[in-house]
Amino acid sequence: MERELTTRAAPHAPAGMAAELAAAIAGEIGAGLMPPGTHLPAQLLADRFGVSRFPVNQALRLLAEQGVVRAEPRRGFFVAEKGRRTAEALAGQGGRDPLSRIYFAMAEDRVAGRLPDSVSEAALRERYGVSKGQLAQLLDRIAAEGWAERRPGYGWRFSSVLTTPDALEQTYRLRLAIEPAALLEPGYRLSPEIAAQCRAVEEHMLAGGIETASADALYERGVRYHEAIVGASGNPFMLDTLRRVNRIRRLLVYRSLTDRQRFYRQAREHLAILDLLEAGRNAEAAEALRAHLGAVVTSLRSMRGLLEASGGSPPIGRGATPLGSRSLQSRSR
Amino acid sequence: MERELTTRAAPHAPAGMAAELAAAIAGEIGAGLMPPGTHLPAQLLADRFGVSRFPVNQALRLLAEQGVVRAEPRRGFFVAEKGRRTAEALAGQGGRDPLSRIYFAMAEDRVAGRLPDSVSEAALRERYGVSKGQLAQLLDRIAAEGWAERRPGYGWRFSSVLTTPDALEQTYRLRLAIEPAALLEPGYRLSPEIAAQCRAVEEHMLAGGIETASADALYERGVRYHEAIVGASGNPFMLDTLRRVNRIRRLLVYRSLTDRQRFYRQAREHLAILDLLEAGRNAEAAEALRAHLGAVVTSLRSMRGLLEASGGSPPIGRGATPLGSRSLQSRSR
DNA sequence: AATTGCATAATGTTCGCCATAAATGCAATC
DNA sequence: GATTGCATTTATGGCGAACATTATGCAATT
Repeated sequence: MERELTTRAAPHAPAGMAAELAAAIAGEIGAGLMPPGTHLPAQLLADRFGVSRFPVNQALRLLAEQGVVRAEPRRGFFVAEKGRRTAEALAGQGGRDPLSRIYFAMAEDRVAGRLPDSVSEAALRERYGVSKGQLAQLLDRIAAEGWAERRPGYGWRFSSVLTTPDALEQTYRLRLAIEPAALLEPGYRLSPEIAAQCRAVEEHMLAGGIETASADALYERGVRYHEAIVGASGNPFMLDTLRRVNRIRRLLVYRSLTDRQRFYRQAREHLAILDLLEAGRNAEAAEALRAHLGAVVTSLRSMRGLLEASGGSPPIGRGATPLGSRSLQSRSR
Repeated sequence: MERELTTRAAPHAPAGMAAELAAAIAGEIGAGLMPPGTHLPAQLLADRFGVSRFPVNQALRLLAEQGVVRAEPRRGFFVAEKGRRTAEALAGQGGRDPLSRIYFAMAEDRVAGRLPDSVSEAALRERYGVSKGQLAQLLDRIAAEGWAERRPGYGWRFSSVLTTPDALEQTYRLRLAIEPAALLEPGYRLSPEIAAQCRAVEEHMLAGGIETASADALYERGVRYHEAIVGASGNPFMLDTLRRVNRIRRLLVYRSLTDRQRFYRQAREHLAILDLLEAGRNAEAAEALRAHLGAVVTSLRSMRGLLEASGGSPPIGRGATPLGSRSLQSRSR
């Protein structure tokens, strides 16, 4: 009973916000906006990110330590000569915060069947070595994503979503319903800037990026692309739905083997859809998007046989809205 | 500083869980399952609802006070002679818990423009007289529904979702994308029991229910119907999406005038779709559902002019996925 | 005139205790 | 033999104090 998996909230050197700001600022420097020598007034950055000057200064001090910016007493911060290169180097190592790490650990444990369907909070706290408050955060997040829910009395119940073999395919069928529809929303408008950004990313991938990027980065880019073109619909509910399903999909994709060849076709299709959207031919774009997503479903289905072999809990009743005799909504909190 | 709006968690006579159980049990008695005289073993009910006998006993004592069941010392509880009638009478007065009450108050305040776009937690606590923990619950719920989000530093920002004039129409367009697709899911299976329940409800409405039911009850029934037929798809992501959008829609519908005539056609269409589903003619059912929902969009659009008049904040940028330069995700909690 | 650097004030967050609710075991009773 | 009624044990929620973080005003400096 005394295991020591405890990832006990490592005492992160800088406060959370400052680190995020530092990463964001480094990102802009790395991207080439703000050439070396540029003065970085605290208020300007604060306004840009919607925070006060205080955390901005923390972030800048942090970046100064790393050599991305240069601090001049009483004059402020300036982009360092080698700032861009240093910033680019830093970009890769975006260490996840400790709580997210635990979150992913839980997801993996669940997918692998190492977590029972029903557990008490106390048991989870012991297993992952987190405080009450942290566990509450984790479980709230998980509940919001729909793979666990509070049981009527004490304890939590994990849904079978993550352990069902065709969950991944189901996420694609949801996207198949929403994404093409989003392109047909009245008032659809893809801003030229966003289109250009998407295009640049895809072209970068075709030009070798696919070979060098991490699997995680590849996934991330796909998500960004789809969320961008759906977001341009102006329908926040569709965008929200897509975001939500993507968060869960991330927990499922690891199962699917990453065949890098696949990404070349994907990138080309992404570009083709962008072309159509920029030409205002949304109906055709929607059709192309449907085909694009449909291809994945087909390929998933063909390799279903392979995955079926790996163990997991049986697909027990996923209780679909019992209408009457509603199963006691969990209490307030 | 000393206002007394404080809805300070009224000392609810029975604990939360017991009250919910009582309502659930009363519901079953009121529905006619369990005729008068039936013995109600605590363990049986406990198993049914997934809780222990303790709260079940509390609930039964509660129902005994109200005359729905009869307590016989050392023998247990039995459905009272007039149990069914008494239970039915009770069914209507499902008093919301105090926190939900505040939640709806916030939603109304927001829709009416009485809440600024950006507020601190302290301000909200004073306005609604809730404790820190309660406010956290409320805001988490609201954030999960997407109409507010934590700002980078301190404070919260309300999104424009609730104040945008076409939000309601957008929810319908999302449903239009999802619901027909759900009926076409492979493995779709509407269980006969649920179908029968839905049918009974709709027929009850046509047979006069529409005139007597409260507006709230009418809304609730519509939601139940749609969630039931989508739930039968077996795709939990689609069901989840529908549930989510329905929760928000509830906050928006009050704007739309409730023309009771409308419900007759609605009920008939619901029944027609059920017929098709039970006959396994899902493609036709999907088409009918599409028309059913499409009619609402059309009628909403026609009365848009009326609603435009009512004030509200201007539809400022709803920032659709800024792709690069991501706006600093709010911190952990 | 704008901006830095620091001090002060305002705002949230974490932690541990205690109150409360739920689960469980057991003897008495039907 | 199953079920009730109650006592005991276990689990969770709420609250406030101490702590950390962010916002903001102001004088000094460029």
